[in-house]
Amino acid sequence: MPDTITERCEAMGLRMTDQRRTIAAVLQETHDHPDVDELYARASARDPRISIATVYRTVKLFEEAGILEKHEFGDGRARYEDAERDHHDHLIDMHSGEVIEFCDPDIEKLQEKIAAKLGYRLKGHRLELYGVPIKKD
Amino acid sequence: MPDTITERCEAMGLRMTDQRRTIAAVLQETHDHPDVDELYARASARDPRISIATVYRTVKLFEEAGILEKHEFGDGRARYEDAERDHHDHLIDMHSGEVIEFCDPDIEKLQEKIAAKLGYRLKGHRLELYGVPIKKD
DNA sequence: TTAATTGCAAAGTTTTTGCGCACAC
DNA sequence: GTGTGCGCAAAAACTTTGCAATTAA
Repeated sequence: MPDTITERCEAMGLRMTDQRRTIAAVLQETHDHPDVDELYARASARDPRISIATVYRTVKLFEEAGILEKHEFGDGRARYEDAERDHHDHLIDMHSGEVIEFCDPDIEKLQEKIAAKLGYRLKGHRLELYGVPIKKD
Repeated sequence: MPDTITERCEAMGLRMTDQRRTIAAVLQETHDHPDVDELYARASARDPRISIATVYRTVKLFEEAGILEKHEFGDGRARYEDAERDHHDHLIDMHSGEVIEFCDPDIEKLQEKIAAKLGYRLKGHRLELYGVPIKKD
């Protein structure tokens, strides 16, 4: 599997325009979960020719190609992240909206176990835990 | 804790209009995760005087009162369910959008464990597992 | 009585799309 | 060269809100 987003786009046979390269580069350097407005702002800073319509079209294209993951964390906007980042799950603070990443080997096993219990194999699982995290004393 | 949604509304001191009673009754009998359009359709069938603006205002009110849970399962529409149903989690089929409910005692324990590992106590947790479930042979 | 709630229509947000021009292949 | 992608602006989809009339308590 190629490493960068741009390389994966090329491997998928996507036509690479300047706009797509810029958006791919922005996503590559991103380690949070930007929404379209945020991606548009970051991409525009590098190349003012980019329109927000192209950002919408591009993230949809990349998501359908399996290059990006789309999330809806509860604020009404879609958020995106690189689908090939090291696997992790999300804890979403329902009060503040903050997203905390975590990875736990036990929960990885459980995801498979739960699917098996329900009679399924699970393709491409990911997990979101919603709650109000309160700092322990 | 009172049992029905209407009773919980009254216990919270919410002013109970005919519209709110109708929407509460619809939610009470609902065992899926309807969006606002669907709730509006079901409520309108009982009382055509209800407007969609009232449905939006009412689900928001009920959610803020802790009577309903709001979900965004990835299709861009908010969905609602009774917050006092027996605790369960959701497996969302990323391919079809279908929502499968499940409950697993091990994962209940893990939700607390993960929060503790991250240094938190968790208030009101719930969990969503996204993947493409494939029926086992 | 009176403050809260409603319906309606307008407006706000987020996302998609039609079209003529431009570009990647 | 040709089919795909782009910017722009309009539209669609979802949600919120201002206002005058109505209603619960």
